[in-house]
Amino acid sequence: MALTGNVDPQSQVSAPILQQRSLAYFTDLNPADNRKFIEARVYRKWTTMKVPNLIPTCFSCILLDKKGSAIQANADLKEKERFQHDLQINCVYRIQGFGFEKTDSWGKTLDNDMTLCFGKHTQIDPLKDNDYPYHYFSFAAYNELGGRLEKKNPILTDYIGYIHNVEKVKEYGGATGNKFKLRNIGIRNVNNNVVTFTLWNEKADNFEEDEYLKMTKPVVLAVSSCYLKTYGGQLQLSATSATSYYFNPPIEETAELLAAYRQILQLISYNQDNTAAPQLEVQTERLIDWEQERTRNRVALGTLLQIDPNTQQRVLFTQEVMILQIDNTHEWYYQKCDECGGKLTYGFVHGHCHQYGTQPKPQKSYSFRLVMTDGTGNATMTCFSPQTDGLIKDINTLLEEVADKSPEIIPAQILALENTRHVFQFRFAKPVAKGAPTFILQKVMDHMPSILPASTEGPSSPPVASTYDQSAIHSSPPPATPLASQETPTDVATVTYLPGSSNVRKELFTASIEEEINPEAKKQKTE
DNA sequence: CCCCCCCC
Repeated sequence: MALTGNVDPQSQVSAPILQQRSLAYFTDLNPADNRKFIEARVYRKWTTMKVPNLIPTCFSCILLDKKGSAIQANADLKEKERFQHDLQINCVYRIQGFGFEKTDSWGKTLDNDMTLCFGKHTQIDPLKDNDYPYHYFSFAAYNELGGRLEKKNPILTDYIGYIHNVEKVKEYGGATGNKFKLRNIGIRNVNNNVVTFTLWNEKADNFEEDEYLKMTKPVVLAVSSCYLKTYGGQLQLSATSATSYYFNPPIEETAELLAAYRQILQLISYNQDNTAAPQLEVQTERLIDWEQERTRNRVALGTLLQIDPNTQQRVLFTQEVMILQIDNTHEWYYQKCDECGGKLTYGFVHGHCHQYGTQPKPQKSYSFRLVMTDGTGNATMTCFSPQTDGLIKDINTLLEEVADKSPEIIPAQILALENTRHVFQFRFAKPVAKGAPTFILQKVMDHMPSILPASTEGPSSPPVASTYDQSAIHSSPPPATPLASQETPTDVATVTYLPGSSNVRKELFTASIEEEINPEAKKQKTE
């Protein structure tokens, strides 16, 4: 193994020997030549563990030289503490007194048949020079994964894409077998192919979920040295001991992904303008999967607030938010016309909504407004019944509990929503002349529904389309006679518009358009 | 030296 036998750094001649060695780039290293030293950045380091018993076997690191080549170095566990201390991530060192071994074909991190061996004669000296690359990847494209899968011992896989969704840690197994934790993270490419990246045990726990939530979306994730396999018929990038991952790494691919995303935002603006929409050859995928649906169109509030709401009237967005405040200047409920959904000012009749002689059945609806944040911006959202389901009890139940039923007095039950976290699906409200855009709650997505949207197939409950609430067009069929009052914009009539008839449209936002326009489509897919 | 990467 070690070809450093002739060198004794303890001896008095260590200085002359140091001078005899010469600097080499990784490409110049020769396993039979002991007279080279290297200067390198420590890029990654890890302790290889056996699976599933997690017995540590070896300390390893990946080094980058000035020319951007990468090489792995291994050390016996006996030396682990020393190298953990002497080799700090991202720091640059002169390293000499190493040996060579043939790279193990199992779990190769690099396309490199040579691995360095570090041991007790390895000398490490920090350098000030910082002119070294920060990253080294060899990304596989989505359509290359299948080919890699077939190989017996391929190089571990690097992959990059947008974070599509981040699942919570799940625990499996028990004392009678193996017990472990895992966290799945969906990684989406520009063609909307999603691959699962799985972190295990400590790596699952240590995923910086809070940091991720605070970041402007979309977030690019680069993952390295994953074991590629299939699970449940789906491709899976399974983290290994050697796996590292990076949010928005400063590399070309990140810039490409983010640029592609900006283009998508522009694209949907074109579509909504009724102008000829640039067509991207991307197939429309419906997101039946709850986890995917609740992360669909997960655009940062800070981004949404900069977009012209007029271009996004039929798009459903989702976001994980915290409710900062309930707007106490806004009435928290109103009397809703059971035909048009508009506000019934006290004592007024909607003679235009009901056949003369029939008994109207006005209902009450929530209408409270809240301020929510995702860390990138604060947005105001109005919440109507029944889209408030899952957030707060039924309006009638709550009204029975409150002493003062004035709609100006916000009950404690609503105020209690402040400082709670939720996943909301929402849309832009019809823009008003001035002020920041506001939103309308579409769906509370904190928890997977036990029954699929009952409201979708709800009874004959007519639609609600008040000034603010166009959302109801999603949850109930359009009215037989969509009459427009000053409270009731004409959007109900216009929702029959479907931009383009091509089935190759940009998935990212069109699935929501489809659903809203055609509730039947959604109904079918849930059956 | 060999094995071997956790979930249906």
